[in-house]
Parts: sequence; C-alpha cells; structure tokens
Amino acid sequence: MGETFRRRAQSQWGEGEALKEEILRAGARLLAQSGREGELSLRAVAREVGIAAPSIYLHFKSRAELVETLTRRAYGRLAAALAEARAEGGEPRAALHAMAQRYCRFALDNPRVYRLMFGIERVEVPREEVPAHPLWQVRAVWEEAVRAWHAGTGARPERAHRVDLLWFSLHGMVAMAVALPFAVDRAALRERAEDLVDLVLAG
Amino acid sequence: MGETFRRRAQSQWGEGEALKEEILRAGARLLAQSGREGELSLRAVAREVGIAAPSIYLHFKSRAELVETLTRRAYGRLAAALAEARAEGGEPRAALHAMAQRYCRFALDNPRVYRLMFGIERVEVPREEVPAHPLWQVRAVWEEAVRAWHAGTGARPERAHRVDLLWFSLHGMVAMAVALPFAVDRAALRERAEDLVDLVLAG
DNA sequence: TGTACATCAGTGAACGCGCGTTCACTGATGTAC
DNA sequence: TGTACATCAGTGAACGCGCGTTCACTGATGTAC
Repeated sequence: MGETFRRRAQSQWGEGEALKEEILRAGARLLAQSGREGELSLRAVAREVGIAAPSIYLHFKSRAELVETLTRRAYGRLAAALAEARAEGGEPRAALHAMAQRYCRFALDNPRVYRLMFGIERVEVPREEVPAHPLWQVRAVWEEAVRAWHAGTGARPERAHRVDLLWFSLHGMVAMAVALPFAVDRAALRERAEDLVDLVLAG
Repeated sequence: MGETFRRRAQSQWGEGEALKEEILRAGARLLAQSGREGELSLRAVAREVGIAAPSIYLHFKSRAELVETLTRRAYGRLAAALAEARAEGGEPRAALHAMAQRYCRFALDNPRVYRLMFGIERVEVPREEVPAHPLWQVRAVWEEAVRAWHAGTGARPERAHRVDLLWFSLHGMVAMAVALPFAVDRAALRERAEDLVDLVLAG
C-alpha cells in the first residue's frame, strides 16, 4: 500500500539544467523498454524521474519536443559508434568489416531503440534540409568509409551506389533479426554480416 | 453543425457476418493511413463503418483480436502477391526477379502497412509454432523460389542461406525507402532490386 | 546586520479528451402451436 | 389466421483510466540598500 514513488530532491540554484539531463536519461530508459514513441508519455517520464509532470515543461515546450530530442540522440549514438568502429578498424576494408560488426552489435543490444529509429514516421523534408536529418548522419559515416575503400581499389565508379547497398542490406538483416518471431543467434548474424560485406565489396 | 456520421443499415437475418467483413475493410483502410497499430482505435473503426463502438464486440472479442486479424491479413496479401509473381515469372531466375519487383511494388504501394508488418512488436514464439507465424509464410515463398533456382544450377550448397540474404537485403532496401526523409524514385529502387538479385545469385 | 524584494526550481489541482469495455435495452424477423 | 415467444443484429449510456497541458501557487536561495 505504501507509495513507492520517490521524489527527486530539488536542484540547487543555477543547477536547473541537471533536471533536463535526468529527464532525457529517464526517457531513454523508457524508450529502450517499449521502443514505441507513441507509448512514451510525459507522465511516465515524470514518474521515472520522480518529479511532477508539469516540471517537464521547464525544459521542453511539449511532449513532441522531448520525443524529438530523444530520437535525435539515439541516431547520434549510432553514428558515433560507427565512426568509432571505423577509426579503430584500420585500413579501409577492415574498417568496413568493423563497422558492420558494430552495427549488428548496436542493433542487437538496443533492439527497441533500433526499431524506433527506423520505424519513425517518415517526415518528408525539403531536399536542402536532408543533410541535417539525423539518419543522414548515419549514412554519411557509411559513405565516407565506402568511398575510402573505393578510392583504394580499381573498382568501377558506376558501383558507387554500393554505399547504400551495403548499409541497406545490413539494415535488412538486423531489422529482420529484431522483428522475427524467435531469438536470433548473435554469432550467426555477425558471421552473415561478414559474408555480406565481402559479397558487396567483391561483386 | 451537421452530423456527418452516416449510420450503416442493419443487416438482414442471417447476414450478420457481413458486418465483420465491413469492420475488417474499414480497419484496413485506417491502417493504410496511419500504419501504427497502437493508433488504431475501436472507436475510430466504428466511426469509419458507421456503427456504434460496442457493435464490434459482436465479431471480435477485443481490440487485440481485431488488430491481430488485420495484421494477419496484411501478411497474407504480401505472401499471395509474391506467390503470384513467382507463378507468372517463368523459369526460376526470372521468377526471382519478378518476385523482387513485386515486393518493391507492394512496399511502395502500401508503405504504412509494410512498416506495420515489420515494425510489429516481436513476440517470441516456441520453435514449433514458428511455421504458423504469418511472417514465416512470406519467407516460405522466397525459400521455395530460391531452392528451385538453386536446384537448377551447380551452385555450392553451403550458400543455401542466400534464401535469407536475398529477402533480408531486399527488405532493407524497401524499408529504407519507406523510412528515409525524402521521396524515393520508384524506378531507381526497382533497378537496384534487379542489381541486388543478380549480385546475390551470382556471388 | 536586517529586511524587502527578485529569482529560481519546481508543485498540486484541475481541465477536457478519447479510449476499451460492460450493461441493460430495442426493434425487426423468424418459429411453434 | 393469430399470437406468444425466441433469436438476431444491433444501440445508448455509462464506467474508470491515463493522457497533455494550463494555472496559480510555494518555498528556498540569492541580491539591493
């Protein structure tokens, strides 16, 4: 019967921004559990943080703004993970393999977030704003890595669209792994990702 | 000020099942618009049909059952379209190309339904029930078609997992087309699908 | 050192909304005798 | 042919719920003089 709700202590003067970060972390936890933006309610986030619901309006002007900030951060984490894998990967071909492995890992570790990122309502955007879209930043990392590999080989230039082929196919694999009605063998998936990279780079 | 709501005429004796079909068609229309199962409300379906909300309980025992019936039908439509394309395709390799084209067409014509089908909450199911899952029926069509092609070539048997590679990669392409923040060129997408089939079958 | 006031970081109560579901009902159409 | 009753195909009102958002407020911490 006791109230399990734990009220968060109020911030000190000048520390108001601390709550914003706590709200975002709580929202990320809830999204990792449900993976559906439509199910992320302001009130649930407030409960998770331990504050009153209206307090969220101190830092976000609406639910929509909170959700947008959360999804933008999720894309950012994926892009950062990929960039890191690329940097650690070494020469271009090895870097692409490292990226593919990291991509699989990200999706399998964060299946609901991954699904959220690619199941988002598609908002069409004017061409000139496309580069600012967070998904585009993920693409940019792939593109650079493939371009670097491409420059180091005598591959025919008309195969430049393999940038997308690699990423899209990898996406298909992990998206299926996340959607199929049974547990997926991580090792098998990552092995297939290896094969896929070889196939695309070879063909 | 006028009530735009049009009340549906009551069925004749023995024609009660007619309403069930109308409910399913209305639900399909709404899903085609929103593409989010969570947003499909019983009351909205009732409004679309022109009946009172509780009337839905004459044919479905809950909202969940209605949604499940609708999604099951959607998978069925995709599987049927694929099977038809395969039958019309002719010899195995041509059949696979026809299926790929049809697959793209289905997804582009029904983007929200497609997203719904592959963004569904993953419900893990005991191994022996997997073949009954509607997604599995889509896979089965691909599998048979790839197997038929495989039997007609001297391709190495360890490449049997290309069944999934083809389907998964194609899925990745169309899923991206449906999710990316700008309009996709249908012709370009279908051309890439062609390339993909060739690449997978050749490699 | 005191005190009036400003600012900061929130809160509690209330609003109107749409929802899934239950309940007792209604009115037309059929059947038994 | 009449009439009592059963079945069918629904309906209207109500329930309790969680939601996003607004509003006037509170209490601690700082600043001016």
